[in-house]
Amino acid sequence: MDTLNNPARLTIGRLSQQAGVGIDTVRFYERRGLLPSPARSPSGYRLYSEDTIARIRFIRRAKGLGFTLDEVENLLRLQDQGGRKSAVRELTERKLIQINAKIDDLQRMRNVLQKLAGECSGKGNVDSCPIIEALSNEDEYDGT
Amino acid sequence: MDTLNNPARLTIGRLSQQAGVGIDTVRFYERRGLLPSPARSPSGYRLYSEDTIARIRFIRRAKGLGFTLDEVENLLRLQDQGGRKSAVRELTERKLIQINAKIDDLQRMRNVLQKLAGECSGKGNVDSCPIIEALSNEDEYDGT
DNA sequence: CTTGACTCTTGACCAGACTCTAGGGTTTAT
DNA sequence: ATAAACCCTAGAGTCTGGTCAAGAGTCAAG
Repeated sequence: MDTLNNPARLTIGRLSQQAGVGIDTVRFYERRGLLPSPARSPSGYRLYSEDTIARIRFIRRAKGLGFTLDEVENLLRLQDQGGRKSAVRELTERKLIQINAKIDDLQRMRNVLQKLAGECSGKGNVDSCPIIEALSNEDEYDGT
Repeated sequence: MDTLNNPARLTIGRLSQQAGVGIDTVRFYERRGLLPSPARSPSGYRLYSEDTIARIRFIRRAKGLGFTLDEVENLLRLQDQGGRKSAVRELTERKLIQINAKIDDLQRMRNVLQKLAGECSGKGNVDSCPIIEALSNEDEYDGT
């Protein structure tokens, strides 16, 4: 990780600040295997090079796109070890499928709730509330 | 819960089978306060009336629509104690807002991933893979 | 030199919704 | 009568992604 001019001079506090995550998160990512064991100062302090900022940002961006840390680990391994592009693409496409499935799920929920909210006057008490009734009697939609 | 002819004759195994959940889930719902403490046989076995099947299905349908167990608890309380319709509607509308936010989030992710997947040939090794590069360099999109 | 800010390790804790284990007692079928 | 299948309790474990606490060592400023 220290190829050319990347001296390890950042303490964990500075690193985490620059990467935009908490100190504990950095140590957690290290334990998780997402970050390599860093160099240490004589007194045992972790010392990082600037590379690590980029690596943490990579992790955060991947997470922002819906990848789990396990999946991020795979992506990082592919990057570190020069894997095949097709592997990256496959991960991406699997994630797309999952995301689409979730969107479909949520849209189904939204449709039901919207319909029910539209049917409910919001006045009076709860007997004959169409929402409560829909939940009480198995009907049209199926809430898995 | 035993208003008219609803004798408590179901053991927890039968109940859970008919309701389509695991035995442990029934006990968990009881601890959680979603199900009232059931009658007991002389030897301490829980005994349920058919009502409870409906109640568990209510819970499952509400969960299927995205309500958390805390929210389901509220809905059940409104049902049990004859709350106002407006309270039910408010819960529903708050849930709708949450669901829409989640959908937006996922759509944003999908758009980015789709674009990236489209740019990636899938051939060769990972250097110059547009997906890896997008994750490496902060760009256009912002992965929270 | 002392104070305060920083870092270290190990290990516990959070939410949410279950799921399982251990070590019993009970009921039912053969 | 005895085995299989059921039920009981209390409490721990699961998953994900962190976050916090305790107790101790280290470093920079005044």
